[in-house]
Amino acid sequence: MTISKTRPKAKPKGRKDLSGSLEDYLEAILELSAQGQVARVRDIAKRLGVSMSSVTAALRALSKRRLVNYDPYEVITLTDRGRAAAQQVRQRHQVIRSFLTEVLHLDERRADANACRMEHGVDDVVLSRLSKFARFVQESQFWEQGVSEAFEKYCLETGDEKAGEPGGAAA
Amino acid sequence: MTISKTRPKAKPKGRKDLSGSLEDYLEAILELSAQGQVARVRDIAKRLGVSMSSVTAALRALSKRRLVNYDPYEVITLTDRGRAAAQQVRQRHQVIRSFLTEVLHLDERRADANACRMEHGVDDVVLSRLSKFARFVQESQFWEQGVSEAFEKYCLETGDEKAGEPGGAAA
DNA sequence: ATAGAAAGTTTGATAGGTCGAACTTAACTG
DNA sequence: CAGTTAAGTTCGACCTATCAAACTTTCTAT
Repeated sequence: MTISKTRPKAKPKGRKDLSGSLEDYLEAILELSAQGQVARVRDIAKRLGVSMSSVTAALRALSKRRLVNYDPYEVITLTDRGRAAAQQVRQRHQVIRSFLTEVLHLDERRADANACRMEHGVDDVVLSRLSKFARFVQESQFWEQGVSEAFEKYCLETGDEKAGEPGGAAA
Repeated sequence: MTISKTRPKAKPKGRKDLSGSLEDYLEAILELSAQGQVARVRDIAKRLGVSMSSVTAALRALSKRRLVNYDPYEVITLTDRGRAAAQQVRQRHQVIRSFLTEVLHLDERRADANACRMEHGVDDVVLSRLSKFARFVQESQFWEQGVSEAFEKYCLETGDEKAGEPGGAAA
C-alpha cells in the first residue's frame, strides 16, 4: 500500500453534474421561494454575496440545464428537477449543520458557514453516517450520561486549543 | 451612489489565499517527496488524475507564490513556506480521514476520497473539534463499551438507510 | 402618466483550471 | 553516438465564475 490513490474516473452513478456554485444558487432560490415570496435576483445576490450580474449568469446556466424557469425580467421558478436538486442540497446542508451543532457543539453561525463549504464535497454514504451519528448521539441521552453531555464535559476538561472566536460553542 | 455596495470582502485574516486545487498539488508534492523519491510531473499528474500540462500550470502558479522551487525540467522542491502549507493541508486531510474511519466507521477508500473533498472547506475550529471528538471517542470508557463500539452496534441494529430520512439530524 | 429610482441584463474583462496537440528536452539502449 | 522513447513544456482553446460599467426594463409615487 504504497499510495492511497483517489480514483476520479469511471463513475456509473449518474449523480453530480452540478458545480458547487450552481448548487448554491439552487439552494438560495429554494430557500427564498419558501420564505413566502418570489426569489428575486437582488435577493439571491445578497444572500450569496455576489453581484447581480453573476446571478443572471448563473440563472442562464441553470436554465440551460432545465433546473430553473428563467426568462429575462420574468419570475424565477424552479423546475421539478431543479426543486428536487435544490432540496437535496438543502438536505445535505442541514444534516451537516445539525451534526456540527448537535454533536460537535459549534455555534450556529460557524456551523452554517462550514456546512456551506462542506456540503459540496460529501458523498451520500458519509452524509448518511453523519446523520445516523447525530441521531445516535441524541438517543444516547437515555443512558445515565449521553454522548453529547460527555463530550461537552470532555471539552471543558481538556480546554479549547486554538479556537478562533468564542461564538458560544456550547450552551 | 451609482453602484450598489456589494463588497463583502476584505478579510485581513492572513490565512487562506490558496485555492483548493493548488492545495491538492502542494499536498501531492509533499507526499511524493516523502515517499522516498523526487516529485515528478508525471507522478503528480497521475496521483491527481490530471494532465501533465495542468501540473506545469499549477507549478508555475505555486512558484509565483513562492511555495515551490520550480524551473522547467528541473527538480521540483517545496520551499519552506510551501512545505509548511503542504503539511497543514495534509494535517487537515488526516484529521478528517481519521474522523471518518474511527468515528464514523467508514472504509479507508471512501474516507480518503471524502477527506480530499472536505479538507478545503473546513475551518480551523471545526477541524479542531473533529480532532477532539475523535480523541474523545477513542478515550471513552464511560459505559461498559466505548462510544465507538456503541455506534457500531447502533449501525448494525438500525441498518443503513439513506441520509434523506428525517430522524433527528435534520431540522 | 411620467419622471426617477430600483431591479435586472448585457457586455467586456479578468482569473483559474483544465485539456489535447505539437513541440522540446532528457534518458535510455543498442 | 544516434535513434527511439519517455518526460516535460508551450500553445491555443474552452469552460466556469466572477465583477464593474453601461444600458434597459419595471415599478412606484406623485
